[in-house]
Amino acid sequence: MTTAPRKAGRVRPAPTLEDLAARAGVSRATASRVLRGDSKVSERARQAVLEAARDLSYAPNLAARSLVTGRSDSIAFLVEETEERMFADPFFLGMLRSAQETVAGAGKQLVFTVVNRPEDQERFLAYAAGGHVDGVLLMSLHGQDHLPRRLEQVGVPTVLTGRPLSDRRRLWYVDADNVGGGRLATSHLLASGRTTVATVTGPLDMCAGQDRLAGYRAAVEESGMGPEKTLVSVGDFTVAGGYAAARALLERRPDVDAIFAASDLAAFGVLRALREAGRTAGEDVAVVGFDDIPAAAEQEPALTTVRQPIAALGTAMSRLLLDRIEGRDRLARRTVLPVELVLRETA
Amino acid sequence: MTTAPRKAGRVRPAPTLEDLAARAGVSRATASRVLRGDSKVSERARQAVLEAARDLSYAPNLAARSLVTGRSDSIAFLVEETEERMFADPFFLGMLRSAQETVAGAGKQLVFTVVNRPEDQERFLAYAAGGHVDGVLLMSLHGQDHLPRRLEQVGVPTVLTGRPLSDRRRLWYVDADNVGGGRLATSHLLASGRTTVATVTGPLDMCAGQDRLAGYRAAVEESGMGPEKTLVSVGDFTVAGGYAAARALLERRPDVDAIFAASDLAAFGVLRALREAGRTAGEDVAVVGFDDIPAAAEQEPALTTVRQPIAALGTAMSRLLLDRIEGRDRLARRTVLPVELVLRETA
DNA sequence: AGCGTTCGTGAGAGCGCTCTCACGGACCCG
DNA sequence: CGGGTCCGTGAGAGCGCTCTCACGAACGCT
Repeated sequence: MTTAPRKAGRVRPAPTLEDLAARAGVSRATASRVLRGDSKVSERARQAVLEAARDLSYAPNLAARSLVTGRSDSIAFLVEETEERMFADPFFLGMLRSAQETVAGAGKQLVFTVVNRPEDQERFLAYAAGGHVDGVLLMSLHGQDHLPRRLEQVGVPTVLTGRPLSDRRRLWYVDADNVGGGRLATSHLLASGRTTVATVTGPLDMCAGQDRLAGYRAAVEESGMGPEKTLVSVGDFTVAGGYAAARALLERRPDVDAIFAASDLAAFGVLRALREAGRTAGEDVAVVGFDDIPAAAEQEPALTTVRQPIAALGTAMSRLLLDRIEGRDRLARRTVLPVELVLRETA
Repeated sequence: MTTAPRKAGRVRPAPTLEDLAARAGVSRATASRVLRGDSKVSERARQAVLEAARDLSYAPNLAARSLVTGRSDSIAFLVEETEERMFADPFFLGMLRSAQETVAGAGKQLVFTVVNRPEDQERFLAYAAGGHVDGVLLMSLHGQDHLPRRLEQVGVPTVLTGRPLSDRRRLWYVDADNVGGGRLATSHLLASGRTTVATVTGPLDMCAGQDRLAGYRAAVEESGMGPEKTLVSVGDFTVAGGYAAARALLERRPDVDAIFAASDLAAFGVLRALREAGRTAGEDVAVVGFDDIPAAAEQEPALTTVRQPIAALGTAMSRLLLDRIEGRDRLARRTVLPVELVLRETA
């Protein structure tokens, strides 16, 4: 008998199904049936196998199982951002948390990956195509990202949040109502008597950035105010981006009396810029953010913002992916979750 | 020819090494050699295989590879806390981030898992023993945790941070100098003229909690002050725990003029309790934390604290594990990284 | 010229599991 | 009591790779 190559440190070869079956006095097939919970086994055989498994500390070789079943029972959580960004933004952390809970609850493992360079994408694609994950939760797409399409092409079900700008046909995604949220924030500002309502946008190569801006524009259009290019300042979802965009805006239009920021982090940047310019947030200039991350409420002054149901988003994504993997049909390709305005001190 | 069970959605069966070899006009063995970067291949064969791989979008089946090599090229990141705690503490987030960077840099995947109930432990043990991970990074051990020992027993190399209270023989770990840090904080307090120096401890079923308390005790002993039981208030590493412990302390010993809190989060709780009691942190009562999480500097007043090199800890753990997996010997079982005192406003 | 070496290659044997298929026995029916 | 049906079981064929081994060709040496 030849011994298989083993991990360094493995003292003696791990028991195989063969060993287990021998000890239990049954065939490999029956032992396998017991382990998988197949119904067609006698109580006597079941007990024998279970006892033998306990005695041997038997653990099935998952690679072997995976090889024959074609499943791996793990799910990738993929963020297309730098580690820096991912860990600085409570949005991603919240998504990771709820995805982890849901996936673990379904008895599967979560493989956590960050890709930012194109070669990372290729490496991940090869990994996923290699069958190491049954599906992918993909977050934070930028521009014309073909990764989702390519993953589906190699047979790996993928669910997104924040769909790519184009190429969205036949993709599966869960999203918050970004357009509605932008409109909600902006019309609240308008309704509370503000006359010069500006926006600090998110990155415009992202769907969430575009949609929230579209919501702002829709609200502005609906009111009498009419759109003005100078009131739109392009930023991104970070504090630094919001700060820079707000400074540029304040320089260009010192007359603004309200700002809708496309993320809470960006809103924090706006608040800082306002403070530095000697303006009082909530009085001179009203500010509304987007997300409702925990820090929004702790902020001084507390941030009025559009609450995005982060945990629900993560759960919905994971559930949808799990359902797709199970092959359940009649699933909606697209889910949009509602947002709500949380009134606090800045608007 | 029978077709293997396939993932739902897989349009046509993925090309196998067999297909690849056929197209390249070589044998399976040679194709495999090219893919693994084995040197013993002619340039002509190498090119043919590479081209065929491109044409077919070939991706090796990782389960099959894993089955024969016994390796999986993934590493588990395991936290023995609730998701709640894990995501509320920047320490774990920092560890996750640096582990992810290091592991990804080594071309391996990180499997992220949280276990808190005993049955989760069993499930994870079976998973790891099943060969789905080559090693485990284990964090936040409580009490007499036998998981590390059991993992090693089934042949899965494990590296810890925060070793178990007992049973530490033959375990591999990386830790910050917790005793030194506790002593550093406490003697700084003593040296700056404080006379009644208390401590809000971490959880005493954890090594970090015990060690930081031991450091406090050592410093108190060294000074003339002498130990007093009433000055030790047992808390944990959370804000709520620190708050509760500080309230109890303040009730018992209203005369305290300095508090060493065993974590920054706990220190935030202490600060809150002080505020509520009408005491001014940094003046009436000096406070020193432990960790130096980002929020410590942003706190009002800014928190004086013992800086733990979180990123270095995560990197060191990962490197050590990777080295063990590679079978490099002459490795130190134990690494202790130095800490430093960061003086800010509270002490 | 004869020998050993090296080099590139292919044949073939598994790795440990799942799943299909066939088979014998117990059971039920008229 | 003969025929079905069901139920529990085992034999055996892979899944797609890696790795050992053997072999022929090309090379260098005496």
